[in-house]
Amino acid sequence: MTEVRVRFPPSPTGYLHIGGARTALLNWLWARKNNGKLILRIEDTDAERSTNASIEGIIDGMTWLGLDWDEGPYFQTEFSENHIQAARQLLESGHAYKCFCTKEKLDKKRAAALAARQDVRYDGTCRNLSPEQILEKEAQGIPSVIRFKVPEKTGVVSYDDKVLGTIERAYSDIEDFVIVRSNGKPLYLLCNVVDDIRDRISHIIRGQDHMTNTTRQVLLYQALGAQVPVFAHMPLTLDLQKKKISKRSHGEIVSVQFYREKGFLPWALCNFLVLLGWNPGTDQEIFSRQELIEAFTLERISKVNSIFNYQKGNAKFFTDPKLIAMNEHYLRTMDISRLGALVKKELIAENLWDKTYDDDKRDWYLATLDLIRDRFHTLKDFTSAGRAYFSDDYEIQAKPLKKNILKHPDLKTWLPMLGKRLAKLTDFNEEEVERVSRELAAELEIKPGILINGMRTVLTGQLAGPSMFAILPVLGKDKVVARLGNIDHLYND
RNA sequence: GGCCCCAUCGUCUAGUGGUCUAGGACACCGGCCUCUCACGCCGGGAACAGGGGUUCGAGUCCCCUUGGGGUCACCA
Repeated sequence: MTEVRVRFPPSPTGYLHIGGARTALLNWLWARKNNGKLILRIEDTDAERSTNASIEGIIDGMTWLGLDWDEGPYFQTEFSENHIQAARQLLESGHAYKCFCTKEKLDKKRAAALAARQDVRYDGTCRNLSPEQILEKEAQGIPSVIRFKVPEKTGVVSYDDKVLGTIERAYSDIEDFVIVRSNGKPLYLLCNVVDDIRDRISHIIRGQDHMTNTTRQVLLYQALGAQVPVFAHMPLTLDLQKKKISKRSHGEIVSVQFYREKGFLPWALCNFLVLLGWNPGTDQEIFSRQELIEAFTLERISKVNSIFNYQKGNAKFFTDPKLIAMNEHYLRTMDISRLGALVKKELIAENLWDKTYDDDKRDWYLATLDLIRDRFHTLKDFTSAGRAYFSDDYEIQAKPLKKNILKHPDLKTWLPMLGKRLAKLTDFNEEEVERVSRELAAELEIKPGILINGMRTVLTGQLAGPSMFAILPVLGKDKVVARLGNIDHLYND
């Protein structure tokens, strides 16, 4: 068995988007499963559109996702000698020829063919030029491209796709495609193959949008005398309108960076992404890294395009609901100290971090996270909805203010009253604070909920949250008493 | 339009001829819990695109239709 070597070859013309991340993920999984190598190769031959910012974005994105690579990043432009050499080889071996047709002329022919609803293929004008004719045209200084000479034979070129099965395409349906521009620069189709041969790529796992490239590339492998790698074409990710998702038409919602900024856990994204077009054949949907590496196979990649279920303008489901659910799951179940490290970054960024959370107050810090994480969706919630646990400067939300405070004007005296009673407790624990709260409600002849939810609003600023009596000891007597005693301003504005 | 690929709940999917009155997850709805809630638990509605075959028997195999996607550059 030869070594498994796969590659992820993004072109740096935009930030890493979830389709690309998914491709990277599957390649990574296949490499890790087989103790193989993942090669990161930046295909930057399109100098016009390639940017350094994009290269950084791709690398940052992969790093954040935890998709580590073993070789690279290589840059395609550094291997242009290889590509040119290969083109020369094809020319010399008769697998390619020079074509002097101008772009304008071809565009015209193409437009005419399209208008006549005919096939839009190169007509082979220069395919059989004699050496003299070629020399003559070159002497006249007519620029030329190099075209691959597709074998003129009946039958089909085929390959065995690991997910799609045998794919066939008639030779007669493949036009003589250009492999080198008139400026001497080789094109993607060729570069890609040459790089894959040089990098000894054993498996090419890529999107189905490459399928028509593949038949042509198989021809290139054969003409170059190289072994054809194993192909696995994964289904595409579409939007609700069944259009291919792209940075251009969908914006930030499809960029990996968006999820990082929104407080998603990288592995939650990976776990979600892998399920878009793959499943283990069991009911398992939540995987640890190791579990996924073990469960992953190319054969179980689906043939069917999947839809990224995102509806614009939905505040609750600001991205695919399943992705949110996946993130919530990990938020709730992950190791609490690992969560602590992630939330620490959020707190630092918001200037809410207290050094003692790392030592003296570490137990408190982790217990607090554990208490509040059940209802959160992303890491960002810890500094927004959870802000009152880490700062005295937090917002009282309008909805609970209206519903739980303003609706009961007497709370203006009741809550400070409750505060004073709580202040007297020597044991500020769950049972005691509950007893005191309920006793006061009984004395006042009001439903305990009025007091409790009023407290919730004042102490956390939120409409919903964990059990109030669990919250009180976490906040601590001093803060509770202080906050309950200072509520006049709530009625003034 | 040519070529290639695909077709099970709203979405992600299980299903490789009988165990499918089609299973799971998310979402949705209802109930329980309850001091609140987008926690949790329990329950519910929800799909084999259509038509022909093959077969004792088809979601599963074949054909056609329809639908969807990809691709058709001197981009990658």
